[in-house]
Amino acid sequence: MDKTYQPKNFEDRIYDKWVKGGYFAAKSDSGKEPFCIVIPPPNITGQLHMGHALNQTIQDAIIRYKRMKGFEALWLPGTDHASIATEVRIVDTMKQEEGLTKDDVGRDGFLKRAFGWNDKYGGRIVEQMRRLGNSCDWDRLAFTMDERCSKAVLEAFVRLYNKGLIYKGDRIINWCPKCLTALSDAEVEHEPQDGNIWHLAYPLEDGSGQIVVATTRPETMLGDVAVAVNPKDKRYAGMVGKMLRLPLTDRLIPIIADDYVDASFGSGAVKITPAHDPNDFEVGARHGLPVLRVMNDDATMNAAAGIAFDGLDRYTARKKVLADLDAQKLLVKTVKHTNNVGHCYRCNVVIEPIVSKQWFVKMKPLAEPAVKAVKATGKGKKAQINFVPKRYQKTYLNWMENIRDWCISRQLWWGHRIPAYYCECGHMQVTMDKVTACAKCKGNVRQDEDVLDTWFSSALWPFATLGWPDNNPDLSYFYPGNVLVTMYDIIFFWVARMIFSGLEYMGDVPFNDVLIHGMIRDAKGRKMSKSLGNGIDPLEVIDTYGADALRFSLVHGTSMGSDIRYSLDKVDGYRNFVNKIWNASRYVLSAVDGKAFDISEVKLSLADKWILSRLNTVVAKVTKCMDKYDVNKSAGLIYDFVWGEFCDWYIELSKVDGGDSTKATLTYVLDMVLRLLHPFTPFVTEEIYGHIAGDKPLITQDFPIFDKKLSYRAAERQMEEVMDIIRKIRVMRADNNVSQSVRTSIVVLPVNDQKKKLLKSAAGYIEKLAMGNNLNIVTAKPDGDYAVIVTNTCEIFIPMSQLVDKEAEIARLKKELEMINSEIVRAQGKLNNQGFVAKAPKELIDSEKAKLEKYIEQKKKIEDSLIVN
RNA sequence: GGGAGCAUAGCUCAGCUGGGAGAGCAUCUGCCUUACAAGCAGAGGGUCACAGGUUCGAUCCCUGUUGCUCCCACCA
Repeated sequence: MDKTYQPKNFEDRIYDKWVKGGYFAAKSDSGKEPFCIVIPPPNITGQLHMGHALNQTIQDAIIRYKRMKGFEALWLPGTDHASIATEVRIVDTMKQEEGLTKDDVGRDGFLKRAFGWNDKYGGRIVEQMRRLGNSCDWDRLAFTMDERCSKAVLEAFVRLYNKGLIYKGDRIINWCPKCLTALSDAEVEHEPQDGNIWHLAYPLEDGSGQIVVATTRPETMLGDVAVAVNPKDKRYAGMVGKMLRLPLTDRLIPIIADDYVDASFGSGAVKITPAHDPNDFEVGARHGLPVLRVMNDDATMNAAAGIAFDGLDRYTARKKVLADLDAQKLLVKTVKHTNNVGHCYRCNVVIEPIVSKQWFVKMKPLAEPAVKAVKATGKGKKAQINFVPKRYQKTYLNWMENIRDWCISRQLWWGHRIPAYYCECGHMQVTMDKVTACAKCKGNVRQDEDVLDTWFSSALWPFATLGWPDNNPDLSYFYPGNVLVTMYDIIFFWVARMIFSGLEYMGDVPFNDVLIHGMIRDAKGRKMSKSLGNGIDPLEVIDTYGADALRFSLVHGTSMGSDIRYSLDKVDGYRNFVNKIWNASRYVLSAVDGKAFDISEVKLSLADKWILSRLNTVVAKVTKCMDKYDVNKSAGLIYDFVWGEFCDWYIELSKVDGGDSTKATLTYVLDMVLRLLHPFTPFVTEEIYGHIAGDKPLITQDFPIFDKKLSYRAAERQMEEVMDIIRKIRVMRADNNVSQSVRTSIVVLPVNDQKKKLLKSAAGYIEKLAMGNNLNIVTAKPDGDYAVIVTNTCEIFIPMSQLVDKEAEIARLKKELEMINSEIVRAQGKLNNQGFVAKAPKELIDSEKAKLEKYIEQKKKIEDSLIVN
């Protein structure tokens, strides 16, 4: 092994070895129990960011663990065409590089470029996923626009249509005037924005007065078709039914009564613009009012707005409307107001609610089973799908229970084109197969121009990628998947839609657990973004620190579902940890020197038993955590064991023993440590394992299992005592300013024969780790000037002559005494408390009593030594 | 308006079913101890946001307050 840890020297080589070995490939006929994760497919818009690294590290840790646990583990990779996001990027690129627009190149020309884009960027993303160490089954690499997924999309659409769950109709939808497409409700982001409420006066036709309406969007008044008041509002009781003269137009509009109006808000009168406001649309529908669109698709006003406004941008029109009304003294007042304005989640332009003919999925019937699936059927029973952390279940339910129909048509080209064919005769066909002639009149047909919401295809991902709708062994073997790992921001977009889609098409949930992680933020807690320039590129982290350090930094010290503040100095520590693994392995290899040792064939020492027992405990804990997908805690347990117990203690102790039992134990523990670590730091562990096991790949080895035979509880306790002695001597030396290089003699007086035996067997450990030049076990207190340390095992005496600072020693003893005194006070307080003695568990009371006794004993001994001094 | 989360050492965060406050980083003091200075051995540092309540006992459970996030929602 190289003297220093250099991840660049082996990461690529190791990854190739895995791929060539076919270790990532999952087969449906192995006879093993399946374990399946489908990846949240990254968009092909760009490149991997830290969020992907986190998401995929978690999945890889789980899938590698399950693979080592003997499951037929499938991690199915893929990418998403990301309809609108990618189309925006392609349009920009086309303009910059070729100076062309969509219209210039036409639909076919555009799609050609889009698939080219996918070849380039989709491929790059896959390359980046390999560098993270992802153990995906690359033979199954899927893409939402590939043949298989496209077929599934058509099938799904046609089935829903035939069931009456997909319909086409004129509804208010969210329109992005820049992307020029409809959006679903979920694709609109609301941001508070400073604005005004303008109070406008509309004169009554009969000249008997006026009505004042309040609005945040005055330009839409040009499309008003009524003014509504609450039927119970006495102020307007006599006016309902009368006509108003709509200013700036030549139209007359009625005053209507509707419960929707809140009499206590604003003026109590609401202008009704069905074509440009979702609520007004419903009010209009209830009252049979016309829908008057006054805006074009690009959010300029149209001819219906009147000659004076035709062609004006919506904000220019707003200014002009206000100015014109003000000129006519119809602008009553302006009040400052903050309102929530919807923005396009892709281009951030303000959304325009517009009436438009679109395709919708009827959600109520689909939502119902999807709600049931995440609710437990009874007390103590698990739901079909469980969210981890649990709180995200609420987020999901809240949305699903209040769901509205889903607008799925998009006025884009990059995506799955809607399989609806129209004939001039008015007939429409919806079918999987390409239609060339009308089924009714044999006339020419044209296909719907729109494509589907990108999430419509994502919703089918868990089964489309396994071959649905075709019957095949993969689908029945791997579906449903076990766990879905994703961030909380796409619970609505994706998780929810996969769940109802799985239930609808497969008759079963797509996965049993949903593991939700948080967002990676910068050191100050801000979102990482291009505009802020505060992003960290995971590939640069890998270049600098190695993939293993990156991976460990994402799961250690973090908690599932919570955001993570990330900075490079954190990675530093994890690179050091990986380096620690590297060097510990080098030590073991050199100690063992190529020979084979077996722990079952040697007589284990105290230290051997201790570390084996500790390892065993960690194995049990990690297994329990990993089975719950608690990768964070697992990583913590392994980290603490490897560094804090194996490296800091056992390796040092092994230098004392050094015999065959030590070599056997070192060999065994290292082997197990590498297996424990492998799901988290796959590269370095595989590389080291190669030096131990030759061609045998670590990735396919068994994960360690709890072994009752290796639980040495007595040895654990005894070693703890020894470690306590060592620690206390170290502290004493430090407090006395004894140079680390100075060795002293150590005299110990055991409290009984048993402890004497223990001290005898542990003498070497204490000498070495507490910098003693010899350990002298005595049967009586030695005469002379000594520094004294009191433990539960023994009294320890270090000759003052070998120390530096007598005053420091007295200060140390006094401090020690102070601590013991406070402990005595604490314990006595508890035991004198009648309530405690009466109600606390017996074991607790007993242990408090025992502790108190020991403290009193120790106190006496320390006081004695203080007197001597 | 509804819902969720967070508040613990200077910083980032752990603290499982209530029973003596932890880690990493940073700081300070010693050490090149034959795997590792990307290291080793120590030290200092906390009214566990605030106020009540339940309990023999609260960082943990309940209520309220304050501050900071986030999500959802059609009050013009």
